Amino acid sequence: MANRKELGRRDPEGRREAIMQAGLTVFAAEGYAATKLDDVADKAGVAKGTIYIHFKDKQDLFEQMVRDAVLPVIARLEGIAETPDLPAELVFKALFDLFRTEVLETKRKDVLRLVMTEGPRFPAIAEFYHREVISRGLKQIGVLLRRAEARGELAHPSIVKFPQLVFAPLIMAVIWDALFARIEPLELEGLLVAHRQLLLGSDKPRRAKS
Amino acid sequence: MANRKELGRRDPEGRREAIMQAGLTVFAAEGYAATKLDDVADKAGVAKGTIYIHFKDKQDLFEQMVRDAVLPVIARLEGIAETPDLPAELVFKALFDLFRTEVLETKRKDVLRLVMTEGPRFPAIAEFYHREVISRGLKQIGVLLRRAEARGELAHPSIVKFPQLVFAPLIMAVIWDALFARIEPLELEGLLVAHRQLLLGSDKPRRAKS
Amino acid sequence: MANRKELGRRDPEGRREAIMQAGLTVFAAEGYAATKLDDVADKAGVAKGTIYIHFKDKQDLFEQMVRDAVLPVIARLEGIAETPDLPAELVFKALFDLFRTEVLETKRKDVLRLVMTEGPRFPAIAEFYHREVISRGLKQIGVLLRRAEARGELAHPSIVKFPQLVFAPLIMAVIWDALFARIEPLELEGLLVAHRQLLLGSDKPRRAKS
Amino acid sequence: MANRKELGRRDPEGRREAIMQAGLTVFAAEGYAATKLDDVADKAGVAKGTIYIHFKDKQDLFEQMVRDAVLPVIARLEGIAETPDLPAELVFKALFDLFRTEVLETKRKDVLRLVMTEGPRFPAIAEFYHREVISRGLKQIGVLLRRAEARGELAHPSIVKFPQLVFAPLIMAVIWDALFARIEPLELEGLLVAHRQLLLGSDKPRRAKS
DNA sequence: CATGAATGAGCTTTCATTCAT
DNA sequence: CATGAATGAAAGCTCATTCAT
Repeated sequence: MANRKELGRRDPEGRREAIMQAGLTVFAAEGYAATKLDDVADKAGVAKGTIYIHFKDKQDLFEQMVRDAVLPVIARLEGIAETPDLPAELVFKALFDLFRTEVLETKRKDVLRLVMTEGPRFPAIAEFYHREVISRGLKQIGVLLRRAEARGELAHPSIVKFPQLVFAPLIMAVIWDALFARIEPLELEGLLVAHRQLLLGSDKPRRAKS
Repeated sequence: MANRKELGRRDPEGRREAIMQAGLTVFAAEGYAATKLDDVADKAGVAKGTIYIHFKDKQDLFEQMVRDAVLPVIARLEGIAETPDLPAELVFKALFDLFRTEVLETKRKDVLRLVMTEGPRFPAIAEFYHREVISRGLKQIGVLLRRAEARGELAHPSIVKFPQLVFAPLIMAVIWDALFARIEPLELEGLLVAHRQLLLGSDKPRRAKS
Repeated sequence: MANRKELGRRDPEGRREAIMQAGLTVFAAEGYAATKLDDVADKAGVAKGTIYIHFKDKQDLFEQMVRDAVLPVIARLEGIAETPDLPAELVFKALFDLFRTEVLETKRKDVLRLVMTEGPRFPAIAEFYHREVISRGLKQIGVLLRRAEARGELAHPSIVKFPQLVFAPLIMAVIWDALFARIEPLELEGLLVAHRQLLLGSDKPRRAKS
Repeated sequence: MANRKELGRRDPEGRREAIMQAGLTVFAAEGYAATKLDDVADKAGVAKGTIYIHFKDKQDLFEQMVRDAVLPVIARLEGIAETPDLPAELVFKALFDLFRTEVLETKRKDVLRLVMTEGPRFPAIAEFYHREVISRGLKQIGVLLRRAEARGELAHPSIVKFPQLVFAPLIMAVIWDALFARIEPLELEGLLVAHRQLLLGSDKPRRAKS
C-alpha cells in the first residue's frame, strides 16, 4: 500500500493528497473514531508526524478530506438542469447515471456514507454538506420536477413538494451496498429504471392494463 | 441520569435491561467506537464491572442491544399482509404509519441508524438484520405489491421487482433527521403521503388536471 | 525502587501517597517538564493509569504534591513566636535549626526548590506558597524582629522593614546545595551562626577587638 | 517578534547572536525542557535548521547562551576590589548597585535564574559558573571583607568566613521577583541598603538608641 | 550557508477489561 | 452478584533532529 519514496521528497500537494486518499480509505473502512492515524500514515507512505504538518489534527484531516472529495461534485450539480428542452425521462436518466458512475461506483460513495454516518458528530460537515450539496441538488431537482410537471410528464404532481423522494433510492442503495452487498447485492440499474418509471409513470404498462 | 435505587437492588433482568437502554442511548449519541462503558454504566446506574456480568464485552453489549431492540419489530412484520381484502392504499398507509409511530418517532430509530452506520463493522449484526428484518419485510411487501398489482392498484408494475423502493424514503428520512433536523426538518407525513401516491398512482390529482 | 505488591490491592490513601512521594523524587531530579509519568509510576510501584485515578493530570499531581508537602510546615509556622520571653538569639537559633532539620536536611528541601524553579510556570503554586508560607512566615518573623528591636537585641533596626533578609541565606543554601554540593559544600551550621550574629550583633567578638 | 530582514541576510555572527538572544528569552520564560526550538527560531527570525548550523543541539545552545551571557560579567568581577582606599560602605554600595543595574534590572537576571534552576541538570554549567563567577566573586568579596574587617568596618567578623552571606539577598531577590513580583513586589533598593547596614553596622541608628 | 518539510521516538492520556473485596 | 480501583495496551500528538533542495 505504501508508496514511500514514490513521491519526491518535495511534493507538498502530492503528500497532502496522498494523506487524504489514505484517510478516506481508512475512515471508510473503520469509521472516524476507530481510525488510527498510524494506519493512515502507513497507507499514505508518510511518517505519522507528517500528517500534522498538513492537517491540524485528526478531525481536521477528516473534514478536509470530506470537503475535498465533495468539491468536484458541487461543480457538476449546477449544470444538471441546463438543457430545458430534453424530455424529463432523459434528464433523470442522465442524472441517475451520473450519480451511479460518479458516486456509487467510486470512492465518493464512501465519502457520502461517511457524511451520513459521522455527520451527527460533525455539525460542521453536516452543515457544509447541506449547504453545498443537498440544498443545491434539491433546487436543481426542483427545477427539473416543475418543468416535467408543466409538461405533464410526472406520474404525480406531489413529488414536486418532496424532491427528496427523487434521491431516496440512491441513499438506500449506498446503505444497502455497505451492509448487504455480500448477502444480497442490489441490482442497481434495474432499481433506478424502476424508480424512474415510478416518478415519470411511463405509459406502456398502463396501456397494457386498459 | 442514573436511575440508581429505582431498580430494587436485586433484579438481574432489570439491570440487564437498564444497561441495554443506557447502551442504546450512548451508542446512538457517540457511535460504537466512541462510546465509553463508563458512561453506559453511569447512565444505567450500575458499576462498570456489572456490565461484564451481563455481557461478554462491549461488542456483545452492542449486538445484544440491537437484537433486543429489533425483536419486537420482527413479530409485527409477519402480520402486515394478513387482511388480503383491504385496498393497497390503506395497507400502505397502515404500514407507513406503523413505521412512523413505532420507529421514526421512537428510540428504535436510533437502533435502525446504528445498524446502518455500524453494520459494516459488525457482519453478525448485518446478517442478523438482513435475515430477521429485511428479508422478512421485503417478502411481506412483495406479497402486498403483487396483490396490489393484480388488482391494478399499482402506479407501475416494475416496483414489484424492487420492493426496496417502498422503504427507501424511510431510510432517507432516518438519515435526514439525524443530519439535518436542525437545519431543515423533514415534513415526514407529507413525504409519506406523496410517496404512497407515487407508488399507487392515485388518480384524483391527474383527473383534476385533465 | 518499586514496592509493587507491598501495599495491599486496596489502600487508596497509601497509593496516593506513594505516587506523590515518587512524584516528588522524580520532579526534583528532572524538573517538571522533563518528568515522565512512566518513571513516577514505576517508582511508586503502580501502573501508569493508576496515576490518573488519583490525579487529574500531570500538573495536578505536581500541585497536589507541593501542597501536601507544604501543609505540615504551615502548622509549625504559626507557633514560632509563641514564647515571648525568650531572648531573640535563642528564638532565631530554634527557627534556623527547625528549618535546617525539617527542610534542608529533608526531602522538603526539594519541594522548596521546586517551588522556586517551577513557580513562575505555576502561578497557582506561587500564590499558594506566598499566601500559606511566605506571608505567614514573614508575619511571624516580623513579630520576632519587632520584639527583639524593642529589647535592643537587633544589630540594626532596618531589618524590621525587610524580614526577607532573615531567610535569604536559607534560600541561598538550598540553591547552593543543589548546584555546588559536590564542588564546594556549604558549611551550613557555621553559615547560620554567622548570619545570626549579623542579625543580632553579638557583642563578644566586638569586645574581643576593642 | 522576529527581526527577519533586520540582520542583513548575510551575517553569521549576527545570526548566532540573534539565536542566543531568542534562546535566552524563551528558556527564561519556559524553562529548558519546555522550550521549543521552533519558538526560538521564530523569535530569532531564522529557520529551525539554522540553529543546528551554529549549535550542536539544544543543550549546546543552552550552554553557549549561558556562557555568552556570563562572560562580560566575569571581566567586571576582577576589578571590584581595585581601589583599596575607599571605605567599605562605598565599595559595597558600588558592588550592589552594579549587581542591581547590570543583573537584576537586565536580562542577565534571567540567565542567573536559569543557572540556578537548570544547573542541577547541567553539571557543566554549574561547574563553569562556579569556577568563573562564584569562586572569583567570592574571592573578591573575601578581599573586601578582610580589608573592611582590618579597618573595623564590619558589623561582625564572622562574615569573613561566609562571604556567601554577602550575596544571599541578591539570590533571594532574583527568586522573589520571579515568583512574587505580581503579588508583593520587593523594594530592592531599600533591601540592599538594609543589608549593607547589617553587614557594616552603620552607627547612626545605634547612636540614636543610646 | 539557509531552509523547513519530513521523520519517528517518546510522551501524556484514555478506556476496555480484570479481579480482590 | 456487584463493585470500582487497578491495569496496561493503545492512540493522538509533539518536537528535536535531519537532509534534500
